Amino acid sequence: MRPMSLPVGLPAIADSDLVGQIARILMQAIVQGRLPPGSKVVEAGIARELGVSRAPVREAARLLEKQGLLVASPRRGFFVRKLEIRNIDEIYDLRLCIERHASVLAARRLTPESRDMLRRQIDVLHRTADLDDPARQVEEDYRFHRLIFEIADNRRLLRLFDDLAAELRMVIGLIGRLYDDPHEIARTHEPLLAAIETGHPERITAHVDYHIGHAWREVGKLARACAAGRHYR
Amino acid sequence: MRPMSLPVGLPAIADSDLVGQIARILMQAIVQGRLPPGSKVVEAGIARELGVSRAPVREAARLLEKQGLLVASPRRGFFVRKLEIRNIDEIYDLRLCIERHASVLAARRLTPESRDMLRRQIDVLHRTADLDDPARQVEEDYRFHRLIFEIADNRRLLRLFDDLAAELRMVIGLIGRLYDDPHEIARTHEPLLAAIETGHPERITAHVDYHIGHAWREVGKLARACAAGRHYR
DNA sequence: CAAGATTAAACTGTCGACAATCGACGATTA
DNA sequence: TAATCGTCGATTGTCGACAGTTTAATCTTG
Repeated sequence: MRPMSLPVGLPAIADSDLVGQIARILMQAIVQGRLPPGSKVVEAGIARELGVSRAPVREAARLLEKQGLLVASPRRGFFVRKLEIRNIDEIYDLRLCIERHASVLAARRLTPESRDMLRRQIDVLHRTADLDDPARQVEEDYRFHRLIFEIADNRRLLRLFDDLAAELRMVIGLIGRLYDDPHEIARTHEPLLAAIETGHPERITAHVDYHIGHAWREVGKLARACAAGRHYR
Repeated sequence: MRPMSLPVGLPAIADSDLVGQIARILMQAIVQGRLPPGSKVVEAGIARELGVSRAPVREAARLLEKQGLLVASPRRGFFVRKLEIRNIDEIYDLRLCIERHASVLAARRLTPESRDMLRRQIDVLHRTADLDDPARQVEEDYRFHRLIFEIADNRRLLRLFDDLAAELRMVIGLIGRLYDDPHEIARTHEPLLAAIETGHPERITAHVDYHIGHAWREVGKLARACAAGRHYR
């Protein structure tokens, strides 16, 4: 009965959901660096290239706009969002805010089953660390945090997190590899889960602050370096 | 060097923004109770009635979907979101979460000017209380809280607040009058501002909790009564 | 008479077309 | 020479149309 936590990313059975497919294609193009930040997304061009009309392309663009990957300028079209430090800071600021909240909620609603799901996901993180597949690592990391939001049981909070995560994926995709030691990514989740298990709000928020704050600093550092090095024409 | 565009606040040439106009019309229709919760929004019907084509109606609907007033069901169309208690609780839960955060941020960034803006808005609230215009009262209340988010200076946070507020407006519109004593609405803002002026995070969050929590309980109570009394066919 | 099958109407998803608007480029003028 | 104006191509906003799907209505059939 429950949506069964669709992994937003890759497999993506192509139903007759044309808009969704186009959105995914565009998203990939953005993350992979074609369609560089700041570039214009011409509806007719995309449509011609994909062999469809402008209508579904337009809707897909609106979808990506909602997720923050594109920005719309009336009568001028859609543009790939630039990689601004300010924007990244705003994303992480908001993420920190809602993840603190979600973690406290999750602790309050924690059951033995949900606790095990979190623990298993940490195991997955450890196993994934050996694969040397950064994209997969980011994906599994995302799943862990998404689990927290699912347990918190506020659909709106979950949707918001998904949107933020989508945008972060773009950022991380543009930046490239995130962690040097993929095992560290797994290890750092354990004290977080431990804190949640205690149920103490202050301890939980402190750990979330540390965990997310760490990612914030890392991504910020890389983004700054990236922005300084790369020049968009 | 500088073109020196006239700083005169030109009223921003009346929208040729068809989509925005349609969105506003639909929003009014929803709040006023035509288009009752759960009812279907037929694109062609709206389009015919307004003398436009389906394209802009569709986009307007997507806009209202993003704001949470409508829900989209693939290949079935748009429906006016039902007034579920769960949904209201989720909205207020999220609002409480981000308003705590925004208030602490605002306190950190508070300047004499921004402090005065908040104070003046409280005065406006007092003056509005005499007018016996509930809609206006809600609007000015919204303005005060929006100011806090503006001062917090996180565009994403602000946009999120605007979306939540839009949905709350619908809820409140459906429920009807909110406060019996409109002056109370103004008074309760003063200790909140005072707390922000102190700059103590714990004191601020405590006051936000009280302030928003109060509204949450009020709205929840009325919504429950409303949902119990009214039956949608 | 009720439940399932069948058909018709209504509606969404998608398409191609056209006019209004934007941005770039070059002409004009001081 | 620099700034402004007009022109032209490119692109978005909007439109009406059509096909496939969903919903409602009607017709079976046990």
